[in-house]
Amino acid sequence: MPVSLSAVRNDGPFPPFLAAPGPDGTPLTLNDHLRLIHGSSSRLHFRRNETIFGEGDPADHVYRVLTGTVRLCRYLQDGRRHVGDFVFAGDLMGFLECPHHPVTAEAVGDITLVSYPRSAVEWLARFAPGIRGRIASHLSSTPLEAQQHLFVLGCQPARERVASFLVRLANRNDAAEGDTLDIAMSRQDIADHLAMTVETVCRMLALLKAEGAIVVPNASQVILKDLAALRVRAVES
Amino acid sequence: MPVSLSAVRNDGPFPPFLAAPGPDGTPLTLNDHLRLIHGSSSRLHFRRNETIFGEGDPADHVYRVLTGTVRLCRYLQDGRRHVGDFVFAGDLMGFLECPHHPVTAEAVGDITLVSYPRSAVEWLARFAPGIRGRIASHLSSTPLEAQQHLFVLGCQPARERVASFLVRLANRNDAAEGDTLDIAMSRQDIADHLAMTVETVCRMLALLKAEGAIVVPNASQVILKDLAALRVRAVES
DNA sequence: CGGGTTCTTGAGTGTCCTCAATCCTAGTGG
DNA sequence: CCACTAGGATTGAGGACACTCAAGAACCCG
Repeated sequence: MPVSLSAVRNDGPFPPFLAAPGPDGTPLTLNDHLRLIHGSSSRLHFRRNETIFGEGDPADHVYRVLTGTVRLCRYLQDGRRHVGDFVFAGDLMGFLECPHHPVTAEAVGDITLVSYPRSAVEWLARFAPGIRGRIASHLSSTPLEAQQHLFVLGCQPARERVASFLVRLANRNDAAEGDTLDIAMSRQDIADHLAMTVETVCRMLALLKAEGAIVVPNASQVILKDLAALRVRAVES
Repeated sequence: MPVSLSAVRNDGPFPPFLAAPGPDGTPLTLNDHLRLIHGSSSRLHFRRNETIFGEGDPADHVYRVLTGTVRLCRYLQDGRRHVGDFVFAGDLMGFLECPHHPVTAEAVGDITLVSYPRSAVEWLARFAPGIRGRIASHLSSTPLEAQQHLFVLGCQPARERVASFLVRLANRNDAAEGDTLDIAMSRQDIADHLAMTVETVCRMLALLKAEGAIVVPNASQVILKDLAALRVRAVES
């Protein structure tokens, strides 16, 4: 579903007001920037487990997740799956560096997103370089983060992996002790992300529960009972 | 050891001949480009296990490895080490995206390298954008590669990890069946890279030997007896 | 309310790690 | 030139952790 670019001409000079903060002195937000190419964007909906783009597809769009969660994964010859990362509401998702998508993007639940043609985003990025960094090719947004996950997977035992995952979710949501985390993804998604089995994910959640670090009222929620205890287990980020 | 920039003025216009192939029609090589900022570079030597730069140091230089091999690693609170990647002779190494080095760089054996001030490289990159991609912040040179290693560490058993490592070395050296690979790094380096123990690395090498895939004349050489067998074990790259 | 999917828990097994001993190699000093 | 030594490499035995297989529980959807 390619979008006509005629609505906005993307080869002209950049609006000068963008270089400076807004008229009221507040700095321009990501939204302010993206609004500029709103004319060439389109809103999309996907149902649970639907594919947004497949590995190898031309990477000609960049997406902004409005609601829901997306998983970025790769399928292997033997049918196994590896979930490289999750993209949450508010995040940008795309691979400007690559001609083709290096991963498959799938909807964890029902989701809404906005797609921007690559050309429009690159036009924007030429004048607002910060944009590039905000685009969550999450697999390697910074070398440090990539290292981090590599280490979690390689060197951490099961309980620590799950703790790291929960802490990351908590940080992402600015959750404090006692808050309830909504876990959008399935146990299988988590397992494939942390390179373990579903059973082990369950067991480690049960363990953290037994240790008093969390409460698990239902499969899609976790209450952070003792965030400090979790952070001790988790790898610092 | 900051290098004076006065030898080369890096704020002038870019030499026009760089935009086009050389006078004889051959495209300009990486060396041709780097020669332009040769004046601000300096040659360095390090002995085995010496530190080139430490994690957290300001990333104000980019390096080109002339001879030897470098390992990029992180040290953890509990004293463990994770080797994110190796950088080989001919590769560039640096972190233009980061203000501080996210990893420690150490000499695997005695090495020679050339350091370029960050400012000089960024001046160069402005006109020869390909340079950026050639700079081996190997941890994430492409999202796909980072994913690859993540998967090897997360989902592959010990023998497959070692096979993947050997295949990568073989590819890097354009080695064919029957060729001898020189393994510059120690078993411990390999173990910390593949997230296993030294003992398991040895055992897996012995296993691949027993399977007829390789011959191990000594600790620092491997003869590729059956490259196809190795590739079957390894993750496709 | 029933069927299906997902989650959870249990039992047994295999892989890899830990600990320990030995071998090999390179470097050193006599 | 050779014995000695120290560090790394290799091999073996035993144990811990996570996986596989399997069954039951909880949840969601029609």
